[in-house]
Amino acid sequence: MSALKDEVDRQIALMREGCVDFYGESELRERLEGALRKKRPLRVKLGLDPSSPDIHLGHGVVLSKLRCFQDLGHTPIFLVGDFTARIGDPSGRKKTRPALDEEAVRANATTYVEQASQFLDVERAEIRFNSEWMGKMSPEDFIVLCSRYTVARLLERDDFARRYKGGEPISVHELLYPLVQAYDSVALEADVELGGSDQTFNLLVGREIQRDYGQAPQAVITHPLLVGVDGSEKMSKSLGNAIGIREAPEEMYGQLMSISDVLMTEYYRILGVRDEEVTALGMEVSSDDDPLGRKHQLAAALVARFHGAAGAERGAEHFRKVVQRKQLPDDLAETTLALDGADEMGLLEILERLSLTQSRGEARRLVSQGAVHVDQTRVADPTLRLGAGSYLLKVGKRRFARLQLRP
RNA sequence: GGAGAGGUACCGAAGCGGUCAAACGGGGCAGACUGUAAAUCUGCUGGCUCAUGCCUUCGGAGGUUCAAAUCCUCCCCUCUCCA
Repeated sequence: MSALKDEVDRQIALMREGCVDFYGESELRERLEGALRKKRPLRVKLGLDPSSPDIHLGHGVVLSKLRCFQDLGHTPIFLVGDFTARIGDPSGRKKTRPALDEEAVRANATTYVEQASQFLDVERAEIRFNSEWMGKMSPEDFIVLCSRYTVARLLERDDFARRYKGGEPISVHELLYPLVQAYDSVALEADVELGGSDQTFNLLVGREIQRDYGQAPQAVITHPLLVGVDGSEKMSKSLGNAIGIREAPEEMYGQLMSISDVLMTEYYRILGVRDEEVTALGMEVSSDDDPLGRKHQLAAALVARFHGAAGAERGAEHFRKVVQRKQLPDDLAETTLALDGADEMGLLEILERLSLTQSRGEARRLVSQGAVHVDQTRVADPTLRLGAGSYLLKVGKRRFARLQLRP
């Protein structure tokens, strides 16, 4: 009996680790006790909308928590919001999301499951798509769902309230989003739902809707939002401040090195980077008065989570070489361009054709700003032309190309 | 359905017949500096010609004019108030 209580305490403590809020904790405690007694695992839901092709470090926070539940023997439900992605989650939004077409959503959804496998044992997880039930719901049933909540309560939510007060448009479908997410919990019979703290409203609506449909309300555990590399907004692909988990180790490492020292501390905390991870890579744990060392360790530990120790090593080496010593990266792909009978080709055209710049105009500007190097020498003349041969091109700090110009 | 306000480049926001490729701020990019791809400072931020020339851009379609983001007509969209 007391062994059971101890186990409940242990699990609840792990569940609350790193969380912001834990709603329905005491109910969950009871439910967990019953679950353990009957050996029926809890159903733990985490929904992610496949609105961009990449899962990033911010998603990693909640995915890791889901993993923790899996390790405790519960059933993780990774819900791909292929239906909700097409509505667009209004959480934290100042404006309507552009609608995604079905094809893009499907493509993203596929890679989401694959990416989730970085965190979960997907073989033993329940992978679901909310189009399973939402796609089949009849208009009548949908209206029944809508009748369960009121406009005033939806408008209480701060991002809606702000937009409404500010005279910003809110489309009706955006208002419906929380209801659909809530219904997902009904369809899945979730015992627990995880999410970022910006999801609190949606998550709590889930509790009420479940009650309306005769289910016990899920517990809700929210987690801190990871701030993006810009240091101000939450990490999000559409804000361009995200570090995707599929990014190359060099890229990931560099991005992590670019964050401010204040943010570094936050990353350590929210992403739960431990000293053991650092020592496992054969690094000495630096003290707090060595910010550079600490940041290298953060970068290495996180890169290693996705690319292993070798990846962390590669990232570190690339950073030291290219960023700190301003040298060239070792593995430069070579591109060939043909002169097609001409004797030479203009530098601006080359830069554009190699996609080192987006237009010749941009190339011209960069040359005039001293950002373009050919064979390690800064170019000052935008009219420079190159004859057949092999060249090393550098634009700015991080754009390189090895070029073979063939006659 | 009625009345009013408004739609400007990646975002916010000026401009309201020529001097507008369009002020200013943010963002982005580059240079300098730096432990750093942070901070700071400086510059750039439509395309094509390798330039003071052409082309595309100010919700959409027409029109007035030598000339329109700026005026007129119709249409679309957003917000507010009334019904």
